[in-house]
Amino acid sequence: MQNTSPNDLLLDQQLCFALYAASRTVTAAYRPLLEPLGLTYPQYVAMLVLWERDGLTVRELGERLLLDSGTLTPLLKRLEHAGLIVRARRQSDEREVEIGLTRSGRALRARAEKIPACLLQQCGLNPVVLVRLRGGLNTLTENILSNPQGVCA
Amino acid sequence: MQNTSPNDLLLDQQLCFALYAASRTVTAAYRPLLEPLGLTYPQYVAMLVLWERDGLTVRELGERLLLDSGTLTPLLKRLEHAGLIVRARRQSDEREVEIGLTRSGRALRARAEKIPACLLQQCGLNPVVLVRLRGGLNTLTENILSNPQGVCA
DNA sequence: AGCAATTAGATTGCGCACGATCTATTTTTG
DNA sequence: CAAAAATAGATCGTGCGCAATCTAATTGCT
Repeated sequence: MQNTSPNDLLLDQQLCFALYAASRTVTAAYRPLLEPLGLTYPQYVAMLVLWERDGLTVRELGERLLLDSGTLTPLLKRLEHAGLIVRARRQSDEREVEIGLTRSGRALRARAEKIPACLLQQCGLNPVVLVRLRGGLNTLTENILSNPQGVCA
Repeated sequence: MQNTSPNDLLLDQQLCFALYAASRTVTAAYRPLLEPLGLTYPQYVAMLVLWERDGLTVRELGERLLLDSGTLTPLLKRLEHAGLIVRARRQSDEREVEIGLTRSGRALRARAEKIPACLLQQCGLNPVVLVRLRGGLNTLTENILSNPQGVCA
């Protein structure tokens, strides 16, 4: 266990805050680019997954995005209402809902294609730093998720 | 401008998603530690700032946390309702609302003191990696915020 | 077969985030 | 000094996130 010092509670010391601030800032940077496509950022990442693999269930999509049905169900309803996807119960297992892209949903991909490069530029990080940053974040996420539930809770 | 390739839209390529996932995962790791204190994560970071410097205005707090009054006003009302802070108009400038810690709000700091070390351990990153990660995130945030508004929008 | 346990998704409630708008108070300016 | 502009915060509406609960379908067990 670490030694505790009085500056442990300084905001600028916190990795969590750097993470929280960066995440919101990056999401905000996406906003003007996604707005013409009629997507929010969470809707965009859901579409990314569906563009990779059509016909996933809500559960599979949730595993990929680390989101549960409480978040996904209304989000997917909005995408369906926007005409980008269809939601249908599987006949093989009526508990599962399969998400299929519509023609319009597939077509949207082309309009999204320039977004990553545009954001990459706004980030202003050289590729090596960026890849290391992404790697560090993934390691962090994995470490916490694989934690045997609250070591010092 | 970067060259665009078809894999630019792969979820696992996106720094933004690593960031989005890590931020939510870390916040989730805080939740069981903050719950006994009666705080949410955004409330916790607000308290961190106030523990550093009591008597800030809503605007100053917002500048520190990158949050606006639409988010802070209700959050601060909840903290006030919990008896941790008081909100009062400044007599020098009636537009400003000053946030003061109550005795109870100041006392809560002691109970929060062990949280950072606990989370640090859950992150499972060695200090060098962690500091570099935090630095990279701060650079990223600064780069985007200092961007002359949508270079390739 | 029949009943319990599990699983997938939907629903509800609360607390952020954030754009947009509104009110009240200063500050600036002609 | 009076009108206009700027500023601080509050309010409202929408869309997440996530815990908790509910329903319906499937699986497991005896």
